[in-house]
Amino acid sequence: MTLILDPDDPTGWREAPVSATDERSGAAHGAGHAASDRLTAGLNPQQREAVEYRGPALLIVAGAGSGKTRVLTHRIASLIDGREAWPSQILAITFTNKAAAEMRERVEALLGEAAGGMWISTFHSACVRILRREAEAIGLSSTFTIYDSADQRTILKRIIKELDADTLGFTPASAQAKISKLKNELSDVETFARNVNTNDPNEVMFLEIFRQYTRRLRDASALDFDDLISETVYLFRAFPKVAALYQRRFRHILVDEYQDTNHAQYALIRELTRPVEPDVVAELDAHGVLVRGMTDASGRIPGASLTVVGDSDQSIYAFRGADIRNIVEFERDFPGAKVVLLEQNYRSTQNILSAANAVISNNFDRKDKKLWTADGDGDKITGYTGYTAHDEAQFVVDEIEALHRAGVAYRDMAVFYRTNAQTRALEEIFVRSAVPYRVVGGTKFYERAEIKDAMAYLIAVANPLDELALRRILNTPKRGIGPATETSLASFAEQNDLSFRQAMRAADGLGLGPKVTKAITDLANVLDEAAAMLVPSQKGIDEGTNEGAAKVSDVLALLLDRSGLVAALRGSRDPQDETRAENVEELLAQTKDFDRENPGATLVDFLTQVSLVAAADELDDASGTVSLMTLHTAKGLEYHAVFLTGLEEGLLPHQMSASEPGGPAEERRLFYVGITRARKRLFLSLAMSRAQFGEVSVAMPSRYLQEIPDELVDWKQSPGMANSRGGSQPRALNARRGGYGGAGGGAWGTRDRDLERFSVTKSAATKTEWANRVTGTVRDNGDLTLEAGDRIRHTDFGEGTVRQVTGEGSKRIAHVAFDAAGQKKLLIKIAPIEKL
DNA sequence: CCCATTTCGTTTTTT
DNA sequence: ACGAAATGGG
Repeated sequence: MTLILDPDDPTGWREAPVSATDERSGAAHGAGHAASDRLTAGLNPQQREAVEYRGPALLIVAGAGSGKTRVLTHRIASLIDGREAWPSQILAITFTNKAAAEMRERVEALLGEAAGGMWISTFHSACVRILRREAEAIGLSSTFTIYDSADQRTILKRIIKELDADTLGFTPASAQAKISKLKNELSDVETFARNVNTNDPNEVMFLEIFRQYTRRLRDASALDFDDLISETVYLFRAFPKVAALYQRRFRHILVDEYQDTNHAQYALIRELTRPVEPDVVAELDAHGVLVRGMTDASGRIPGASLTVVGDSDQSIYAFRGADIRNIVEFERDFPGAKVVLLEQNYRSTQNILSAANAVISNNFDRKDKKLWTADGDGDKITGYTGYTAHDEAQFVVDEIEALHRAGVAYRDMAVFYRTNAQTRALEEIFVRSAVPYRVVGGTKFYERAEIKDAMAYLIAVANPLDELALRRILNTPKRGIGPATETSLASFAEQNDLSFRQAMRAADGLGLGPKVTKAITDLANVLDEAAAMLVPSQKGIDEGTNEGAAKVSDVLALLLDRSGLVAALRGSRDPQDETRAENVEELLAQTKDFDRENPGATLVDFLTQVSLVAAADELDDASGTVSLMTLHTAKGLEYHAVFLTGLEEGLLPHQMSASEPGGPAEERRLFYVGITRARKRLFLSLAMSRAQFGEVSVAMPSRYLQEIPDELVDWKQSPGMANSRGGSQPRALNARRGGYGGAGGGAWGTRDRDLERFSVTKSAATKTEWANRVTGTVRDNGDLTLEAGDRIRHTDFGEGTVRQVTGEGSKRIAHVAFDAAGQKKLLIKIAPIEKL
């Protein structure tokens, strides 16, 4: 292990800190005072306190839109400006890379100068940075690969197949979820093995899967997402001297979105804020690390000061291990912690906030907290119930166009939904209406097969041990290397204790066919050649820089050319391959951008950046497009106008969450997060029927809609209206009241409690309208039977003749030729039709 | 070993 | 409905 002075420490570090630490104790004097005035101007008293408080631990409970980013940036700026800390002593953790970049910009704007050396990044980026630097301590190559979920699944699939574990019900997805959960709880294979119940064949099998998985990642010098955090924790625990370097360096640690940290992240923060004990201080000193002036009376370097910002009402990542207790029990974990509450909202109108307050107050077990604004009520919330998802999408697009005509920029509007699958109908209508839009997240550029192929070439060059990458490119493009050849290469490697890559180089001696052998050695040579381009010049090596190494784009260009990947796509007769070739060219263009924007950066830097992009990082503020994204991706963002779509039972709350403890409460928080993204206009919409798995099914309004006080919402078409057509058939519908638990109800989640609550709080006028929904049924034509030749009347389309009836039971569909409106398909059960 | 056809499962959210 | 993966013939 090597102990070196942190290269990011600013020059002058060795002379300066004594005076810096002297000033640290004398809070606000002289220049520091003037600066603090400047940096707290325009803040409310709570915000000001959050900026100015100094102590070991500070919890800022920040409601949505309460200016927490402002508080964080001002707090960092005031620490630096008041000479209380060097920029390099700051570690700020944000949720996305984009948020990190923004925060850095804002801090530098406040300071009026660049503040190099600050670490502002996500948990994952910070950990990668530490791990690459300290890799050798834990027996890892510093060029380790980061495996994404798809990579994990590929490996697990192979393992499960080899072990025949599918007979015990294991799937790659289930094993992946279980492994991830364990790692988030900092339980590694050996810990798990100790506690395993050897009588349970399922557990024994899982242990074997976990073992193999761990071994393969280690052999490939690869880490998965969860490893990035947990391995850093293990590194710090196993090597106190390494930990001490970072504990000494980071004097102020700030964590945003603390409510969404999991146990491993919590442990990491604990390690980083630990004091450095005197014996370790002495060792650091002996290695030339400056410690003078940093120790307290007991000879320790005190733990870093910790600031966390969060809002337990916005905790929406329990499914990936986020533990709400981290924030709830902060005061217990860090005794003497100061708590500051930010409740004043600077983002939304009072109507939007009232809706948000009303919804979230239904979650029990929370500290009551009410958002308020001094800016007035604003417009009412607009509601709409479509007949289908397309109808709903049309409403969204119509409103967007109206807003745009009224002067709202497209980029200031966003459409949110619960699941990615919901984009389909929305996109169709957006395209048809020629409204510029962008789907944020979803199927990402880097997840496309051809891009993963090209990336695998780069990975294979950067990390020769990565067998997964090598296997991926072995026969891509087609070189006549099939599974049989691949297996013999793998077993040759195994038997001779070689890496897969070394086996490829030695393919001559395998007795394979001459054509196949040449294909393998050619590929190995191309990879070697590319690797040679990446070696820095002697000067670069001496100075520890990347000088003389080829640019990422040049390496990729060579690989694409010599492997024939692009040529194969161009020459293919599959018309889609032309697009794929263009995508690969786009990747090449992106590496050129990367080279330009990051001079001196390495291939590994590029691969890291690509691995760690978050969905929200793709957002481009300058693009004049409407943003479409999931509610999860929307966290932390804000828009002038927000559309919350698909507000239906089964979707929000999602079907899958119903069985999980705390599921419905978390889904409610998700709704709350969505509502509070809106500044001026909020639109709530749903559809009465929704296609799923290609089949149309009846949808019910989300239970959360009822939690919004009636007077806040202006329904252009309420669920009741949409179902009953303005009450044209209220009797028939009311007749079914009480019978919703039976056959007609399906997935309806309305409970008695809601019924009561609803009937007490709603006005008489709207009661009738909403009553239809509360009964748990939409318009129901009962057992109306139609057959080809029948004449019907539809409230929109007029009269027509039934041509055909398809489907079964409640999903029967009538194909109708309307006299005026043409051919339509109608879901018989709910369509506003009558038989003539 | 390659390609075409059939079958299957997929939809919760993500670093 | 759609795309990925399994199957089977060339």
